[in-house]
This record gives sequence, C-alpha cells and structure tokens, in this order.
Amino acid sequence: MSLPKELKMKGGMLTTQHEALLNIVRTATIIGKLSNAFFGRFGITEAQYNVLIVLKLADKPLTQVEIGERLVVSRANMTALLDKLEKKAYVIRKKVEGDRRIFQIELTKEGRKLLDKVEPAYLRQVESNMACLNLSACKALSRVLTLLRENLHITEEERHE
Amino acid sequence: MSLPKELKMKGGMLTTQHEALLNIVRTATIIGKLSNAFFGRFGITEAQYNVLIVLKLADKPLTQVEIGERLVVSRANMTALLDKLEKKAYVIRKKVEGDRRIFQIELTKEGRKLLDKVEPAYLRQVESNMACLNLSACKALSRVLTLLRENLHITEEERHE
DNA sequence: GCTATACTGTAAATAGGTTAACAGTTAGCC
DNA sequence: GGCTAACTGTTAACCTATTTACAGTATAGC
Repeated sequence: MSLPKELKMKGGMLTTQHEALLNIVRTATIIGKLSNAFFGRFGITEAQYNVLIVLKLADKPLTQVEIGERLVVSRANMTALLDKLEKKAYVIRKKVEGDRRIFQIELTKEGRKLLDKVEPAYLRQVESNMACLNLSACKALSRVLTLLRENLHITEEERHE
Repeated sequence: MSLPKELKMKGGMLTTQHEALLNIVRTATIIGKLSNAFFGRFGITEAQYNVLIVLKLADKPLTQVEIGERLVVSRANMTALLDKLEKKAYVIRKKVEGDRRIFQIELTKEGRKLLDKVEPAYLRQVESNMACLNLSACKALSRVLTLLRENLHITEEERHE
C-alpha cells in the first residue's frame, strides 16, 4: 500500500521528494519493530545487539566513544547501553594504563556465545525480510541512500554555520 | 561514505541485502535526528508533529486508535503523546455521545496556528534534505520501499502463524 | 610547572517507544 | 435480559534516546 493510502490522505498532498523521505522513515520504523521482536526472543534489544556486533567486528579494542561513533549513539547513551550489557555479563569495561579517563570494552565469552546463537538466525531473518528485492535492486537502494546520507551531512553542517 | 566504512568493517562482511537494510535504518536514524532538531525549534517533537498533521489532513474527527493506526503508534503511546499535546493546548479530547469509551481528537486554533508556522519551514527542509535526488530517483525509491514494506508485512504475518 | 582547554564517562530530566495488566463500555449471542 | 467477548483508553515498568551539567583526567601552550 502506498504511503498516502496508509496515511489516508488525499492524493497529491505530498511532493514526490517528501513521499520518498517518509517512505524511508516508515520502512525503517517497521524494520525496527520487527528487529526488536526478533532480538527480544534472545533477551536483548537491537541497540544492544549492534554494540555486540561492532565489538566483534572491530580490529582493536574500542572505547565507549568509539563504539558510539560507529553506531551514531551518544556518549550518554553508550553508558546506559553498556551498563545493561555488562550487567548481563556480555561485555566488560577494562581500565587502560596510561589514560584513566577511558575504558576498553571487551566481549566476554558469554557475549561471543550469544552472538554465535543470534547471528545466524538474524542473517536468515534479514534474508527473508529482503527476499522481495533482487541483488541489483539492493545495490541501487544502497547507492541512493548513501548519496542521500552524504547530502544530509552536508546540509546539517551548513545549518550549524 | 559507504556503510562498511562508517562501521569500520572489512569489506565483504555484509551481504548486499543486509547492507541495503542497514542503509535504510541508518538513513532513517539520521533523518530522525535532523527532524527532531528542526521541530525542537518550535517546541515540539517529530512524533507530536506527525499527530498534528494527521489530524489536519483527516477528513473526519479521529479517535486515539485511528491516529495510532495511521502513524504505527500504539494505543498506550498515543495516550502519552496526546497528554503532551493537550497540555500545550494544541489538541483537545472531546467526548462522543453514544460511545463513552472513545474521544474524538480535535486540533485547536493554537494547533492550527502552530502548523501554519511549522509546515512551510518543514517542507523547505525536506526539499533541502532530498535535493540530491531527482524526481525519478525519488519515485524509484518510494516504489522499492513500498514493495519492501509489503513483503515485511507478509513475513511478519507468517511468523505469527 | 600552571592554567586553560579538550576529552571521557556519568547522572538527571525529559521524550518516545514497548508490553502487560486493568477498568469501563459496547456489542453479540443465546 | 444477561453473559461473554471485544474494544478503548490509561497506567506501570521497562528500554532507548535526547540534552545539560558535572567530575576527573589529559594535553597544549605559555
């Protein structure tokens, strides 16, 4: 169903560009709800899973700020996220010699075990979610959205000048 | 910058489909942050604006459930959202004769006045955000995302069977 | 060496979202 | 008519996110 119909709006009320933007946001909202329903079955949330995956894929130990940069999550929020992951024993904060401000965050054995369970199932879910798009459609989609993100960063900077 | 680079992952770690999905979510996240920065200048949030716009565009008075359906917002959440909008006097809950369970939600004069101020500025911001995509790119994007959403609804229903 | 500045993590208040349980009301059905 | 089921809105507990303010630490420059 097209967006104007979902919103029960008369046709012609949205510009083509506005409709595209709302389509992005709405699709992401629905993906987010499906994801959280999925991860909930494993006792974690999407945000927590993202942290674990970034830690697993990083080529060096990361600080809280570094994780936040990769995930577009604020420092304050990383504190709260890691508090919960540490309480569940999936990560630990390790003190760093030479800089007492920072922690290095490490996956624990339990964290890795959880990922071994969740990751394959998650990839299957992603495949099922995206099954209606062929490879070239996916590539075109990524290309357009990457271009758009670059434009958003630029207009954001302009607004701050 | 492509997603694998933003995440500082080695290439080839994501399938094309997975990368497309993450591109959608990440782009929407950034749009959401920009939107909330924008609406914050008018003392409202994106979610609150969405409620006001749906009320303005509806062709009949809406109940809380009906607003929630259009916006994919739960009943519980609509209560909280409308509490805030009613406190700011942008909407009122009106009792309905013949069904004491429901309210009809109406925009107040202040609500309309706010929209008259916010809407034009918002449309300009949307245009600037999407300026890097031409009309046919926007149409293609909307078409692909609409198709994807339909597929998501289907796989969601399958999982509940 | 000292000071000013920048950086890191934390905390509190606020907002939006979830689910689960609940009360009141309506509607269907025997 | 009366019981049951469905619907509407609220509440509480929780999670994620925001901004602001703060403490502690590190660094650069004088």
